Amino acid sequence: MEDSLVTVETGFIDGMGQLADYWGYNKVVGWIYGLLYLQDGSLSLESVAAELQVSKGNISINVREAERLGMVKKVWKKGDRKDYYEAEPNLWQVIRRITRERQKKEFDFAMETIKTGLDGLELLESNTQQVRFARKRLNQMSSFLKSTNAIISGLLSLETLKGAAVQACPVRSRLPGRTSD
Amino acid sequence: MEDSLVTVETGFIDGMGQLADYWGYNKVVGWIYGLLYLQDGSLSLESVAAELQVSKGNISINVREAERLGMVKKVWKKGDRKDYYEAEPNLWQVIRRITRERQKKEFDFAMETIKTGLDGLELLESNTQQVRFARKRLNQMSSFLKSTNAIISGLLSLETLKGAAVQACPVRSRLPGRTSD
DNA sequence: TCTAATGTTTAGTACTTTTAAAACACTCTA
DNA sequence: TAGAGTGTTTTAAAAGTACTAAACATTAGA
Repeated sequence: MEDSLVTVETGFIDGMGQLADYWGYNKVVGWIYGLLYLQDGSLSLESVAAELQVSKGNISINVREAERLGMVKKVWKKGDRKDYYEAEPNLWQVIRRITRERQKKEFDFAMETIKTGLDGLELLESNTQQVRFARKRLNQMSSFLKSTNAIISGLLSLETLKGAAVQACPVRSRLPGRTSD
Repeated sequence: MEDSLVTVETGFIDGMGQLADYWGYNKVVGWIYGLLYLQDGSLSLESVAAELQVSKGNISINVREAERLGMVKKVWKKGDRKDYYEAEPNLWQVIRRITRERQKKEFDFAMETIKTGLDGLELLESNTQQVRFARKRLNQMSSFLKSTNAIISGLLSLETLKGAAVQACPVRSRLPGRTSD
């Protein structure tokens, strides 16, 4: 029976790994989160390494990444030299932080690329159909990015995630109150 | 001067490649989209390969992926055996399709993982604190996923992207009418 | 049916990423 | 200050991915 709980946990942890991988992070980041998410309390770096059967060097690197992403927190235990970690249980917090980071990076990068392009086009003395077309396209992409950025920033600025708030927007009276967690 | 337009285009195309890479797709998919997005008309597979200086085998594979993602469309020219491609100019359409695919895949996968876990826990005859805790956590994640899924589905079901609709939601009177494109 | 034009698939190479193991560094206690 | 217990960094190898060139397949016209 104890064995079966481990089986279930392993399946879940592996799933988290696949999701992390899908989001472009190391699968071990997902494993760590999955393991800690199911833990009622914290685990030391060594225990995490042992549980996941991964070298402690690997855990050292990936737990730091998980921390940076706001997925896990370091916990101090007085009189103990080990580092303990526990999962951030609020999933909206986790997703929000990760998405925000990506959002910012991508938006800034894309805008920079477009701005550089438009500036370059401005400097051309020629004004061929080609040049005018390129300018038009860059401007279209620029305003699209500004719109989506505003939308996503709006979503991410919500402190709490209320179930299906966006969908309910045109029918505000029907807003379902809250979501557990 | 013609030379400078090429420089600008190259910068933009490369930027699209980096974004594609960031989203977990092959950078060449981004290059292809970038090249075609700046093109007033269509290009043949061979021209694309020549412009991007990439083997046609590579373009063959990645243009198919770009097509699958709704980023480019094949254009038929009668009396011409070549395949021509052009970019989907509506960026909202592109993002929507890509996001939808990811959303669906990830959501279904995560829900499946959780359901399998909960079913496994159900079968355990033991009911330790550990088991109850795992059950609680899986349920929390499940309802979180359902909420976010509803929100994202709602967003993606919009036919047109109106600038900053979400942010403006609490102040509907200030909704900026439309976005170009 | 032969040839030329085009797109697709394959096989091997090159490149990139991930990993474990080991060396290293730090800190606390005796 | 020696030694044990921890976490971090480095390094070399393994695993995975992407790319080109070439072989292959398909089609259309001569």
